[in-house]
Amino acid sequence: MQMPKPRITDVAQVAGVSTATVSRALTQPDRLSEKTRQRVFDAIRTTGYRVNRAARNLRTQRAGAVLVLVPNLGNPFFSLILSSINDVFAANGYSVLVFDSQQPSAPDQVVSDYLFNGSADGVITLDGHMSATMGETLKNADLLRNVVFCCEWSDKLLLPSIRSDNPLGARLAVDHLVALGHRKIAHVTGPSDNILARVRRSVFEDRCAHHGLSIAPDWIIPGDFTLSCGARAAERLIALADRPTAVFCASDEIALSLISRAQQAGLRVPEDLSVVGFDDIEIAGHVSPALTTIRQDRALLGRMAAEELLGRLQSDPSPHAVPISFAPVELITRSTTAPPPGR
Amino acid sequence: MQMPKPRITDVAQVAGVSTATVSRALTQPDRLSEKTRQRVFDAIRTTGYRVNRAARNLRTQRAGAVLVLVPNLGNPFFSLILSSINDVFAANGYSVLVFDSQQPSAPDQVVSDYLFNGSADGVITLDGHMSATMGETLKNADLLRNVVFCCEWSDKLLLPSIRSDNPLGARLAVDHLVALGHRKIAHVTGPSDNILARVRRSVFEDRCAHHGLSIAPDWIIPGDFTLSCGARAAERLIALADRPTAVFCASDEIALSLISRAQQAGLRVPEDLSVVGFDDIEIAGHVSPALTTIRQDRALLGRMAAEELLGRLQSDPSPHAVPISFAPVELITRSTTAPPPGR
DNA sequence: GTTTGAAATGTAATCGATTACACAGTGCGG
DNA sequence: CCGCACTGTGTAATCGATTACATTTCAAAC
Repeated sequence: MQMPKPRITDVAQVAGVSTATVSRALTQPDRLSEKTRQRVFDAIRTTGYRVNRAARNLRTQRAGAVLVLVPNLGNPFFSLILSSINDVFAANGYSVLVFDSQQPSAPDQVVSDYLFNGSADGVITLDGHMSATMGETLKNADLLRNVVFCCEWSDKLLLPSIRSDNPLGARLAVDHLVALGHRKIAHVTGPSDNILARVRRSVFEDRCAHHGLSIAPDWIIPGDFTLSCGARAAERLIALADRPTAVFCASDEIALSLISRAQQAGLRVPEDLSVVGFDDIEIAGHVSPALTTIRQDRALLGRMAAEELLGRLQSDPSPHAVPISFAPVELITRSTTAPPPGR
Repeated sequence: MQMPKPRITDVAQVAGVSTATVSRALTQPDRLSEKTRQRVFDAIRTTGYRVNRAARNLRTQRAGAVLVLVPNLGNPFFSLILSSINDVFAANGYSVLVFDSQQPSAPDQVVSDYLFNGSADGVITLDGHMSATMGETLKNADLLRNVVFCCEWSDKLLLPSIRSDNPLGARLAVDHLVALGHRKIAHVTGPSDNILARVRRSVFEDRCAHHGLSIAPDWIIPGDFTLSCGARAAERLIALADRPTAVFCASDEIALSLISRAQQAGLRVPEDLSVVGFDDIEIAGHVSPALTTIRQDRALLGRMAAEELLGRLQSDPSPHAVPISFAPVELITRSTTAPPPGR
């Protein structure tokens, strides 16, 4: 009852041609005469033939797949990026492999595994943790040009990188609060080993200094981008004797849960406390009060990264340029920011 | 400067054994003597050898990868499931391919592509849309046993399915509202072609009937699980002459944006309007008021589905059982539900 | 010291495509 | 009518592993 899968020779037989011709019909149809091309396609249809991917990959030494390394797949910030990466590659005949880099195995390990054993032709990593030694290893195998960073990146390893203009984002946030009249601004950071968290924090500090604002040590609250750290930050903020009138949060999730906890403690947002987030995740506009935040164009980030990698996979010559592209960010003013109390 | 990738023959040469022995060292190490096994592993280390996946796949007729079909990758509800699926397969040496089934190509098409051309050994689909004819096609190739549904499922196609106990969830929601004293309950549905939406709606109706509540046609508001439809639903609700005192929403995202819009219109939640969601996405507990909802254990769903598929891929005999497993759901009572006004 | 069976290893066929190279057919200019 | 360039197609080598089958090694039993 169960037919064996048709192979290329079966198609060739049915069409009355050689396997080479069938193969050419599939990969370079214009090299065949109209007549045989039709015959082959008919035969493919009647046999129900599908190219065996493993055989093709072995012969052509390509995988037809790319790996996306995602730190925390459960985070909605990443999943939209993944989605647009998927769109680009699907449209170009590539499969997309995902790997959650929070897994025990280090990102380094995963990237080299997939690249070296030929499971993937290239890698987009949303995780900036990659060591310089891994870079060396990849370079020696001439695989370095098949890796691009998206969103995060590493200072230790120069690779093409698509990222939001984080400095601008942080500046917009601070300037917005200052323009409203705030002089005491707090900051909830991301994880200290995260490049985005470091950039946002350092620009926050610089920009405060630029405006002549001093920052009490208590006002910089270490966090990790998550909801739960936002709630904790709110508690610390509330307990402060000299309480800031505004907070710049390193992520929307921090901001949202911080607001929620602050409200539960009787603080009004934005009347008593202004809050600015970062990312503009979808829900930010659908809570009340709606979150003022810095928009990152996640779909664009994913698309740009995918197209950069695609270009590298398809262009044979090895252009040794290492482009860094900045996706625009934008201040989205909603309802969680207002002038400080008593103005 | 650039060494060619070492192949199995290179390892064999270095170790002074045949390729068969090297291969066995990799796949069935206990069939080798301690001494040669060590020699082979040493040689692997010194050469930096990695198994070529395409070659292995071609020879063994397996892909070592599974496909996860996700309707809307950007939706955080799915991405956490994806994450736990990824964990299970990563731990068992499988790669995970993802595909967003919102892509132009129909789910059917994608599944058959990946399975037939040997890109994937199995499929977990979070998308319940699959035709009976596709089922036939797969059955004919004996590939049907390598597909499992997770979360969603199809009535037209009997396949192993891991799902939350949706009827219980809807019942818990309605009963909770009724217990608080509500007699006029609205429902915002998911897309009408979605199996989950249909089940939740029909249980909602049944359960209201069971409690002797009548439902005005206006009180069933068609939605699509998204944030924006929640806002629209709020507007319709507010405009109603005979307004319900409670709403059961088919998803948390609907509930959250509905609440937000209702609050903007001056309605108090839960005093004027009680709201119950469905899913218990992470943010549900981190907004104010915190959302009362039906918890689905997404990590468990993903894990169960992954383990079911894994079992099927690893067990040769074809057990023709088609298990349907229900993951438990739970009412999480938070702060968006209260007795109706005037009680 | 054989015999014998199990354990360890080797030889070579095989998976299913792609593609270098060879060859046949066709049309054109001289 | 021949040679030449070009187009279209076929033959067979090849990608890099796995594994059926053959062969060697070895220890225990006689």
